Amino acid sequence: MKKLDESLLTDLPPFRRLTRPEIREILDAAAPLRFDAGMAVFSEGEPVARFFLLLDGHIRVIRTTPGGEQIIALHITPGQLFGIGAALGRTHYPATAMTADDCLALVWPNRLWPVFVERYEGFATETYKVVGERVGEMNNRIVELATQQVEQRVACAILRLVTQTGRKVEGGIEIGLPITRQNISDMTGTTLHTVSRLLSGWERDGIVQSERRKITVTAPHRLVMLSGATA
Amino acid sequence: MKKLDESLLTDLPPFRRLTRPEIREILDAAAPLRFDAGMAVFSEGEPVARFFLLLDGHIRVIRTTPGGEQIIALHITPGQLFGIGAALGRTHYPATAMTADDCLALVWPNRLWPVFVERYEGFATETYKVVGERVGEMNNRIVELATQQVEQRVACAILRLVTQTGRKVEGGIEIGLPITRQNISDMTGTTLHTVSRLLSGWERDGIVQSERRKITVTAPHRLVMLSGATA
DNA sequence: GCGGGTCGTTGCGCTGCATCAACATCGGAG
DNA sequence: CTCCGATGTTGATGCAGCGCAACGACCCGC
Repeated sequence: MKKLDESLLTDLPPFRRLTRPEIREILDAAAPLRFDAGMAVFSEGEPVARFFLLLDGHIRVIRTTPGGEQIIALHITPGQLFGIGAALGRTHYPATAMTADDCLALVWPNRLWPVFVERYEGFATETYKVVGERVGEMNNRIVELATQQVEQRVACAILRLVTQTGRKVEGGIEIGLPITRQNISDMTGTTLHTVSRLLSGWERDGIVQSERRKITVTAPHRLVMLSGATA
Repeated sequence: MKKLDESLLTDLPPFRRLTRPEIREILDAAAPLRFDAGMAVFSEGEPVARFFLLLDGHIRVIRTTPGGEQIIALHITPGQLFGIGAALGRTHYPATAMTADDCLALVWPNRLWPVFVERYEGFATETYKVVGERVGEMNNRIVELATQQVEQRVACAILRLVTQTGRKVEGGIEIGLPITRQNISDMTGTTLHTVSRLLSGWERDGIVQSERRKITVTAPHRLVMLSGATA
């Protein structure tokens, strides 16, 4: 097996302050793993045994209700750690991680977490900073869900996807992962019907353009207006 | 000024593993503060300068939307740390902390956070465990808001208050802090009208009993049913 | 090429809950 | 004691968006 290149990690927040040999150590302890699209990397309720770094692809973090409905809590983009229940003293994963497309990730066994934290200066700090950002994002979602109309929530969700995964294409910004109306409704707590209607409307108005499993935002500023940013 | 007693901290998770002299050090570095009911301990957007431990009373963590609506993100009960943005690399408070009743808290300047983390074994771990629990709770709120009906959400909110602050009284369990219908609607993203109607109904059914700013749950099991626990 | 599964669209009726409105009650300030 | 603001109740009305239903388009494996 060919060795993983150190440049993979050097620019990522949790490893940014580390020296070359330290990164080498970390990489040597890692196992690379491939996942096909639509697979569960780990599932809600499983004991926390490993933690991951996403190198390529996109992960949806999903929670399922007793009633069988599911909501998408978070999207993980390349370069982010995930499954880090260990950092917060969790013994079981609180959610399911599902691949949105083909994914490549590095995996470490859980027992290395405290080792990394102790041995590598800045690893913990940087990691908790990421946790802090996710907490902030979750907080925003709560406020959104509690106060905003469906149209605004959907607009927010799409804007979030755009900022997190968007790539410039001619005529707009395209969301960088395959996404269905159902997915969007799972992010916003609504139904695929309503999302479909909204997108149809926005397409008529020239704000977005969409194909099957793909959405391109052509007029981001107007979407921001719709999202209820009172500014 | 009389010295604070060490027994204040010995049983609290972040300090549980510390020795008596260590706790003495921590207490000597703390300033005790009193807050009247209805005051802001700190406000959204302020730079993070201090962190707190609530000794007595209750704190509401509130976020305000651009549109002026507010939602209650969290309640802090005695024995909990709060305002710990420092732990997550935050430079500004993401929410406002408002006293629900008269409160007593210990305060430390922010620069002591890294000192505590480094010097006291287990402090960081235990603290992050608490963070993990709050994250879990926030996640549940998101799922709730996204999937449940208003009646279920209100039932969940009241049950949460009961488990967190409830005290046994004759005829049921009373919520241990003053709370208005408006407060509950701020927790659940609904209106005080709807909450009022629901509580009136529940009172007719003998599930709760309420006075001004006070709620007593007389039939918790039936409230659990209503909350949509499919079990 | 055919068939079945996934994904998307659109129309229609119904209802949960917000909104508007009016009023009762309580407690504190002066 | 009186007044006023905060709190709580209840009715009437309207509508956003969910549930249901039917259908079209696309993609895959056989």
